[in-house]
Amino acid sequence: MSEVDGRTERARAQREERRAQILDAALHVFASKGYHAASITDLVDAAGVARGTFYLYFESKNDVFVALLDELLATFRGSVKGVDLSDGAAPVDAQLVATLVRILDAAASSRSLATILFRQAVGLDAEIDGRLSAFEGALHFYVKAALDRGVAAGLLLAHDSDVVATCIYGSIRQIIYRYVVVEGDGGIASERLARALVEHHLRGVLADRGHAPT
Amino acid sequence: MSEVDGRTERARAQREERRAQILDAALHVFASKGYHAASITDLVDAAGVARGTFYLYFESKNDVFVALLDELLATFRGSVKGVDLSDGAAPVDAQLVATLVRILDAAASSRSLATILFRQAVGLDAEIDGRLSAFEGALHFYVKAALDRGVAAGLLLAHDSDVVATCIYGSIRQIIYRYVVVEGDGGIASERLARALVEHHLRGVLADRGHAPT
Amino acid sequence: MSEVDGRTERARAQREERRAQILDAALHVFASKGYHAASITDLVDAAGVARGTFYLYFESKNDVFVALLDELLATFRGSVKGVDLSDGAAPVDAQLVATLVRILDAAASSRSLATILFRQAVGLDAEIDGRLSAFEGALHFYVKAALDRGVAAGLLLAHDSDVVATCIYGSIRQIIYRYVVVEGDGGIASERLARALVEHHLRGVLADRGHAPT
Amino acid sequence: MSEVDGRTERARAQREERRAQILDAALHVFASKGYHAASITDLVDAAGVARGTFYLYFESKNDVFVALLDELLATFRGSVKGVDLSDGAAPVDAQLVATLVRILDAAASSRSLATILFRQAVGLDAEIDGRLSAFEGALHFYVKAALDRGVAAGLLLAHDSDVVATCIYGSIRQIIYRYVVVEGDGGIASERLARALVEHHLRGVLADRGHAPT
DNA sequence: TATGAATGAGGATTCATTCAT
DNA sequence: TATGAATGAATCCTCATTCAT
Repeated sequence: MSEVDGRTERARAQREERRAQILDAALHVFASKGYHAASITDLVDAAGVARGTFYLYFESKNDVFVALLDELLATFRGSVKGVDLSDGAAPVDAQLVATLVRILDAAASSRSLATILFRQAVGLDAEIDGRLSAFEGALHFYVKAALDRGVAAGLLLAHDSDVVATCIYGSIRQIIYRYVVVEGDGGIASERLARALVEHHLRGVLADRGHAPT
Repeated sequence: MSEVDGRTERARAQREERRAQILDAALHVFASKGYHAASITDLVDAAGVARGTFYLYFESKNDVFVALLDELLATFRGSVKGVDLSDGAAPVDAQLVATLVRILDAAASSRSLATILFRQAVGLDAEIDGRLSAFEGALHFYVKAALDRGVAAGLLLAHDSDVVATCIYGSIRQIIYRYVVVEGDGGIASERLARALVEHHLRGVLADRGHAPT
Repeated sequence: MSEVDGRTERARAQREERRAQILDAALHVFASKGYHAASITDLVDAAGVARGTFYLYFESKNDVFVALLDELLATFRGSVKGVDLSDGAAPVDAQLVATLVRILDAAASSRSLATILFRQAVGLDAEIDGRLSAFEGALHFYVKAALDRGVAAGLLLAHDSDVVATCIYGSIRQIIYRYVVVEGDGGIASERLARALVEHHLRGVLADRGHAPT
Repeated sequence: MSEVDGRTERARAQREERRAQILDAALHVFASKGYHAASITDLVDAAGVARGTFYLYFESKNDVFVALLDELLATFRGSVKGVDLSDGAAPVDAQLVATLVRILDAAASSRSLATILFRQAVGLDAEIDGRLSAFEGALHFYVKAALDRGVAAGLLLAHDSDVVATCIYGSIRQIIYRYVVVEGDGGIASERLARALVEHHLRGVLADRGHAPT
């Protein structure tokens, strides 16, 4: 009995491994050639498996891509934490910086995935576009909610929190794109970037900020 | 001779017209179906010309796309004006708002082009990616230069103008994406958006801004 | 104007010709290799056209096959004439023999098509099966109707005209199969076969047929 | 030793059983989906064995099919008995009816097999076609031989016994196809069909069989 | 210049068969 | 013997591009 279980278990593990092997190869192929330019041949060559094997683990090229995408989105989702405004909590800006650091580090440690996300994922098909939109929407909502709570608590001012949230989300997106995807091959200074980003959105660039600038 | 010139001229004009006709059709096809999903058949059907005719005016599918892209980038470039810090000039924030309004209006009036730019253009091929990167670089540089001049003039504070410029560029990008591409089918409130954006990046969201809030 | 018509007309004719060329090649390929064993490559090689060209004229392998089938069924349909029982008409058996001769000759002159029909066409797909069933049904109905009219006119006796019609249809089918498809490469004695068939079904094989056997 | 024999015997029995299990599953799969549409996956799923196991018992998909075919042909062969013309024997037509009843009942009780035979078997490959031709030839020969003996005995008249035998064989074939394969899901009236068939081929349909034949 | 039929390389996917366990 | 993951040749079909008219 335990023998059977052992076998079954081993088989399952092997299956997982194969799947991961193909996913990993696909990750690199997609990141370097792009979704459309990557053929099934490229994928199976990179994975070192036969054409048919690919189809034992994924239904189609689109299917692998979605699997990769989900992986990345899950990583990002795990990085985001709500802001704690209670008395004993850490200062709000420190909390924001910490969340941003996690996001940037997640992106950096999945740089290929992030590259795919930013450079290939849009406009592929309805399903993928839908997932991306949903993800963007969730992030935007997170930013806006944090903003609104800050305003309600009297900590923040935002005449139009929807536009501001869009600006902040766009900033984060661009920071990731620029410092992780484009220039991030030597690691990134996530702490510094996160601080600068938070600082900027909190205080702006205007020099004449009353008597007590930072 | 002048007869010949006339003929030549008329032929040239006709040629331009045909080219424009194909470009216009391509614009709508690309905007609605996306680059990859749009076939040559779609393009020539929409343009009302024969397949062969298409190739008399453009070298390839990619070629039309690049032509459209150049058109859009030129439009954007035309919208951007340097900031004038001289004494008689308009207030800096008013100048920034004016530039942003021009950019947003340009995007809104070429919404199909903007859609293509934001949803399809990335990851197509090296040439297109290069042009887009160059354009993004130019915009980023414009923002950063304005920032640096403001800092030098004592008007602005920016500890890390590169990061801040990235944030600002990302904000603009996202504002266009959200309010023009995604939601812009009923026209946009460019003035309001531009003001809110400039305001945000100048002052940030922190409530406690000394004695002189907005 | 007539020039345009001429061109259009010529184009149409050329199109017809190409289509016929592909159909003809397909006929021979299907007859010799069978439907399933025949690949698109076989078809285009035999037709001497490029793969893509094939798809300009037919939607799929199945589509060509159906076109061939329709051709044959139309030929057979054209061979069948109803029996004329009016006074001045030719003797019934002569009419039946004439119809059979036409059917056999039609089969013989489209031997490849008939071969396909008898050897490949069944079990391919729902559409094809449906057409064949409809055709068989029509033939069966024709035989049965003729039989019933003969019975009504007092010329024939048939206890169970449905079974008898089935027997007659089966006989015709087998005669075609045997003498046209299997052995028909040197032409067939359609007159003799038709006579023997009609004679058999009219009188049977029993010797003891009253006082005046044939 | 006898222990070894026992083991060997048991193993052989088990083997037979496994083989039968696969054959039976294949029978139903082929009958419902057809030869080409039935995949190895369908076969092994229906049989409840692993893909590899299938190949321990049969060399190929074609091989199972041939095995099924042989089974059916053997059944039919067993149904056919020669006609006994000796004095004490039953009347010839009764003997013919009895043989036909056996054939029809055999077909009805192996309806799936018969369906395969009539709808899928032709045109698959040379081996199968050869077996079918041989079988058809044997049946034809049986009919013709009976006919010739009847003629020799003065009981029957047949100007061209080859054509007549073809007609009779075709009739039987079509009766089976129509009443067993197509409509036979509720059992068949084999006695009635057999009688009508024999009657028809003995006497034909001509009404005027008394004193004044045509 | 305009046409659109023709091209054929290249794509995704299937499935009968093998073989290591 | 039984398994089922792996194989890869072969299939159908698409579509950007060419070229004879």
